[in-house]
Amino acid sequence: MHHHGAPPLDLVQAGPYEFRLERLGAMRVPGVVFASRELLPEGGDEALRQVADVATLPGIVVASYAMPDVHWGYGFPIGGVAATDVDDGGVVSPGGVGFDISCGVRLLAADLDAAALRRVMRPLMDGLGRVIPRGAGRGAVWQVSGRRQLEAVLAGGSRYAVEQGHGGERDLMRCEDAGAVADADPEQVSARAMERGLGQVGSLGGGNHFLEVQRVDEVPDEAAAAAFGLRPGQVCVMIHCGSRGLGHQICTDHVRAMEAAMPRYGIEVPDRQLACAPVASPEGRAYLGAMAAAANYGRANRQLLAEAARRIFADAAGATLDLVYDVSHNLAKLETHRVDGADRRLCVHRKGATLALPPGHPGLPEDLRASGQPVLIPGTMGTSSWVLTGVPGGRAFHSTCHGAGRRLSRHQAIRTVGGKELRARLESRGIAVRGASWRGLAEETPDAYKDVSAVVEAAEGAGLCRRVARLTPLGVVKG
DNA sequence: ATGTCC
Repeated sequence: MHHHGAPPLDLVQAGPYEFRLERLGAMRVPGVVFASRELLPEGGDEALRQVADVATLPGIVVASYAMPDVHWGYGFPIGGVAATDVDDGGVVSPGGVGFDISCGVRLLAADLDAAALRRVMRPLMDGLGRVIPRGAGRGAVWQVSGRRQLEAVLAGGSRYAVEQGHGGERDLMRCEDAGAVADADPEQVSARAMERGLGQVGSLGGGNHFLEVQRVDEVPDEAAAAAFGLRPGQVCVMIHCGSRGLGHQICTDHVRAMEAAMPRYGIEVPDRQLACAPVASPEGRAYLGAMAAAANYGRANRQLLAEAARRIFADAAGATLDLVYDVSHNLAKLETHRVDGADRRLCVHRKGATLALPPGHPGLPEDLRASGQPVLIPGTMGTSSWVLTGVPGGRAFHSTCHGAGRRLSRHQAIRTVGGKELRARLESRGIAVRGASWRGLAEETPDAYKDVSAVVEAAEGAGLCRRVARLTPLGVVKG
C-alpha cells in the first residue's frame, strides 16, 4: 500500500479532549485531534494517518486538526480542518472539501409544539414522503429551465431561489454568507457537471442525507436558543443535503486536473487523493471558482426543499416554518486569521467540520452578534441532533464538529440490521420513517455512528463550541 | 457523497 514504510504515528494525550500527533517525517506541522479516548477512530489508524498526511501539505499552518467525529475519508479525514497560507505557497485540495461540496444543514422552527403535532403527524409525514425527492435520481421539486437558469443558481444560490419566488427575504438573513458566495465561477463547471446538476435542484440525495421532523428536547443555553428562535417542546425541521451530482462531478474533474498539474509545481503528497495546487495557481483558482458555484447550488437545493416542507406544514398542520440557520460543513474558505502574531490570508479547508464564529464576531449579522454563530449538527435518526454556538478562543480557526461521525462502514452496518427491522424498531419508539430503500436505511442505522451527544460534549470540552439545544427525531424522510 | 465503475 502507499503507506508501506511510513513512520509510526506518535499519538500523545495533551488534555482531557485533546491528542497530539507529533511532527514526524514530511509533516510540516503537528496533528491535533480533539476527542476523548473513547471517540478516537476505531479499527486501526487510517483516519489518524490521514491527519498526519494532511500535515505534509505545502503552506499548511499551525496544525492539521481533527474534530471528535473524525473518521476515514477520501484523502483528508472527515472531521478534518486544515488551513494553508495563500501568500506562502499554500495549496487548495478538493479532497479537503470532499465529493459532496457544500453538504450542509438547514434548520427551520415551526410555530407549533410537539404536543399539537400528534393528531396530524400521519398526514404530515405522508405529505413529506410524497413531495421530498430522495435516493439516486428520482426527480426534484424545481424544474430548472436550462443551462442559463442553472448558471443563475450557481451564481446566486439561495438568493436567486428567493428572487424566483422560492422563499422570503428573511430566509437570506439566516443563511451563511447571506445565501450566496460572490466568487462562484460557472465557467469552471464542466458541461458534464452542469448536465448532472440540471434536474437535481430540490432533491435530498442518498447516504446520510435526510429531512427530519424534530422536537426541541433539552436546552443547555436558553439565551442562545431564544436568539436562534428555539424553545423547549417546539417542532423543528432539519434538512441535511448537498450539491448532488454537480458537486461530485466538480470534485472528480478538478482532482484530475490537479493530479496532472502537481509535477509542474513540484508538489509531492503521500497519498494521491491529496491532489492539490497552489491557491494562487490557475488550477487552484479554477477549483475555488467551481467549488463556490457548487456551494451556491447546495444552498439553493436546501432553500427549495425547505419551501416544499413549508407547503406540507401549511396544508397538514396549518403551521409556518421560520429559518433558524443554514450552514455548510464541506467547504474551503479564504479567511484572515492571526498566525504567529501576524494576520495571514488562509485557505481554510473544513471537511465534515463547521465554522463556529464566537459572540461579537464582526462576520455575524446583527441579530446573532450576541449569541455567536449557530452550528447545526445532524445526528442519527434514532438518537438526536444538536444546535451549538461558537465560543471565544477561536481554536482550529473557529471550527467545530459536524455530526455524529461514522463508526461502522456501510457494509458493516447492513450486517447488523435489516432495513425493515430497523424501521419497525424506530416506529415502535414513535419515530415515523419514510425511506427510499431498505438497504439505504440499514446503512444509516444509529449503531453505525458514534454517540452524537458524546461528540458534542467532547467538542465543548475541547473549547470549540457550546451546546445550545438538543433535538430529538419525531419523523424522518431518509435519502 | 455519487446516474454507488466510462
